[in-house]
Amino acid sequence: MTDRAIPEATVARLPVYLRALVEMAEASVGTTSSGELALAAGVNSAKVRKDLSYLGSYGTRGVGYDVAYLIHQVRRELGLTQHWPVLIAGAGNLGHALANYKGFSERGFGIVALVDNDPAKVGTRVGRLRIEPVEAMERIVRREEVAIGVICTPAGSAQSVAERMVAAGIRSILNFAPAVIVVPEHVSVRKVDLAIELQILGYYEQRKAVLADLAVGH
Amino acid sequence: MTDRAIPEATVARLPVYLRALVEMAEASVGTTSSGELALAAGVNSAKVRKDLSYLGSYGTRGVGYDVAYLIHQVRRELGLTQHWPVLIAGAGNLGHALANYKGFSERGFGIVALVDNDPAKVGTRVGRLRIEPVEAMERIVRREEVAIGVICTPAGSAQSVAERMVAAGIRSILNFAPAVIVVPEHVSVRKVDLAIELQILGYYEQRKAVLADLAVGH
DNA sequence: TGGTGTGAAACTTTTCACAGCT
DNA sequence: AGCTGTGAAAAGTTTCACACCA
Repeated sequence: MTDRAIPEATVARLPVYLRALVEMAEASVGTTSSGELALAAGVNSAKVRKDLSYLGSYGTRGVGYDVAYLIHQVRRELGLTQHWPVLIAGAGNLGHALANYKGFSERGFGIVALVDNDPAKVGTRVGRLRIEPVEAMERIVRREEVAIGVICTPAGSAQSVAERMVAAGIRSILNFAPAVIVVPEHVSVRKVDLAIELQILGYYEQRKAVLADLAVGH
Repeated sequence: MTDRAIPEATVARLPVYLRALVEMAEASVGTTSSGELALAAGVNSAKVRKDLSYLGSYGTRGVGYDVAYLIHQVRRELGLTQHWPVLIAGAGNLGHALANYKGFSERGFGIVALVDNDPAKVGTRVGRLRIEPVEAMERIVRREEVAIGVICTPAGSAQSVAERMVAAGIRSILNFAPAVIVVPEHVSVRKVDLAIELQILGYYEQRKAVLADLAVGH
């Protein structure tokens, strides 16, 4: 396994496996199997084995995987051995919630700054952070070596904030604004659109109702 | 196009097209093309045409799509002609932020209740809502005809809350807790894990660094 | 002329099934 | 005896390319 290309679908599942493995380690489980891990991650065992095989042959036939060793390997592959300073743009409800979210810093993603373009908000405190003006972004990114930017602004400001982030040197963006943002090729973007998630659920919910109607013979 | 099976990947993109179309309509754009829509949705035009073709043949060759008519068709397909009452479990930072989020109600997903198991929180107000005890869930779901449940609790409570939701009659769940939840087959679950999104970005960020090193000849 | 609708090709992801090792 | 690792098959998704038609 000397090739360094892990399928996207696998990359998206590795953090799920990692979380399950860490829980096992905390419960003093020393060894696990693809079946057990699959159960904890909500997938099937063939997928677990295939996914882990992209990292290398870290299991033992007839036995399974050493939990601690596998944690180490998944961490290394995901780049979690280093820490990733994060900047959040937009100090509305969501920005606040994310700035206070424990799950980020626990996993090495420390929020180092929160910026907003509303002068009334600048200077106020959110946890340990003081809200800074958007203009300070470039300076902060350089000083704190920010790698990842999170956009929590309204849709209308998302593109300009993204451009500012890119200009400041950020190469990875997590976009919560309900808007498509366009960035240069070397910048990675992932988007989370809360309303869209509900709409997708709505579609399947409606389908269930329609199918139930058909079954009844409507 | 009498077959009623739209690929999952397409379903996930329809809300994105819808948002772009609504913006066009608001800007008084009467007609659009797959290329224009693709640009606004951040995909390519072949994908737009293929996706829309699953809904039916609603375009006109040489001309494009009528924006208002297409909005209607996408809305109908997604089941957005009806409204979907939503219940949120967990009134922490995220639960608060979601309860106040305008984007939901704007799209027909009204938050009708917010429940929490912390007696200190029960009774306090969040916007127009009063936080209710978890025990009230069954009654609320029946009374308000809740279709969708959103889990914003800590990981440890996610499974029990999910079970409570299912017992109360909810068949669609959006899970923000960093935990895998197990539900009966007839229940749809989508999960949004904020820390996982950052970990995925971290992976690609790290890759860029490694590749850059290689290019320099390290 | 210009843009849709769609088969067919290319690619990605999932699942199967079993050889091979402990 | 049991569980990994992995080719090969199957399923799903994206892209291509062009016939067709307003």
